[in-house]
Amino acid sequence: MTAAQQGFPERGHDHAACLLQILSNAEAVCQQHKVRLTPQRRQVLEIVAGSHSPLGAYDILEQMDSSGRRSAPITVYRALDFLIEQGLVHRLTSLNAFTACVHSDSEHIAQFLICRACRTVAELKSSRVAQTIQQDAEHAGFAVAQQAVEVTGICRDCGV
Amino acid sequence: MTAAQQGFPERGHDHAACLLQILSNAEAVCQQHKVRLTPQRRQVLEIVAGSHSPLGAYDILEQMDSSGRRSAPITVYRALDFLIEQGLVHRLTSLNAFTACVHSDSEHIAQFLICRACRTVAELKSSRVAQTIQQDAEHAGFAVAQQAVEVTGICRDCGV
DNA sequence: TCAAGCTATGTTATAAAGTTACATTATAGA
DNA sequence: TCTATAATGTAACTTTATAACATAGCTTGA
Repeated sequence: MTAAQQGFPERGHDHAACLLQILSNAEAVCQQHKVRLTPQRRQVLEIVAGSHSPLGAYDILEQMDSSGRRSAPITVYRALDFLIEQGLVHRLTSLNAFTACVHSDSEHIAQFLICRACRTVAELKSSRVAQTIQQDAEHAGFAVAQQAVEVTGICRDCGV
Repeated sequence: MTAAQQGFPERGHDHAACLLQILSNAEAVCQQHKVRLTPQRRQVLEIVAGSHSPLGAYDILEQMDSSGRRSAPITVYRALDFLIEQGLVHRLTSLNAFTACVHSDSEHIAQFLICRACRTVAELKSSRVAQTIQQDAEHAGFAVAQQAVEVTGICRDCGV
């Protein structure tokens, strides 16, 4: 839990408030998209948003357990698929893990800085990077549908 | 097999020659690094290099089978780990798959264009992208160890 | 309002991807 | 040629993800 509290983007930030913002944003997004943020989906989002370190699907499953009876993996994957589709959760392919999107505006850019030491993840959100990729791919005759940038290294808090 | 023959970087290129170049380069790299390109490792590289679409570890395993008795998955993973370490093979995390590095000089940049239609993969190799990521990450106080850029879309040959 | 169709969830089984632990064999250098 | 290290073999197992089909719950229009 400690790692969850000290996301390296803003050290020692108010995580409870952060979580609330994510949830209220999710409500808004779902209303706007005319889709349903069911209790189950909401619960999965809460769990994912409760940590700035990415969680595996089975980690989420475990946390759902505590409040009742065992769900099947597919339950979590279905909720995650939904949340990802709405831009509320990102998938970190290099870790087989999931993290809540901390940006209220759902730009579908996925750029991550993953700290090897504390396993915390931050979004880079560099439009320069996105544009450069877009341009260079286009130049190679490639029509970009989705970008995934995952950068591994050491974050400010863990570095010397 | 068809997809393997028409890598979108250079349509209709001579794949046999391409494969030979990859292998001779591998020999050179291993000699230089003073490591051993054993028959098994070489076989895995050949299989991976035989396709411009990325192969899963179990696909590789299957192709090894044909020439003898069944190997265990670990065998393939060990060979892949070695090849990746030498910069001869890349891992595509978003696909859980592997592809041979087509660049003789082993710059450790991993940028991929993955075509949704033909499943062919090309390396983007944009130093602009790499530099921009490096700069923006640094600016966020992050020390980059490894970049992974995976771009999904439609390649020139598959596009309209 | 109620039934038909769609959306969401439940249930069970299984597939796909990757690793652990330990034994054995090969190779390079002293 | 002996020995330390590197590479491979073997078996079991863990983790991650999906398939297929059944049930329940909304919602919308006659």
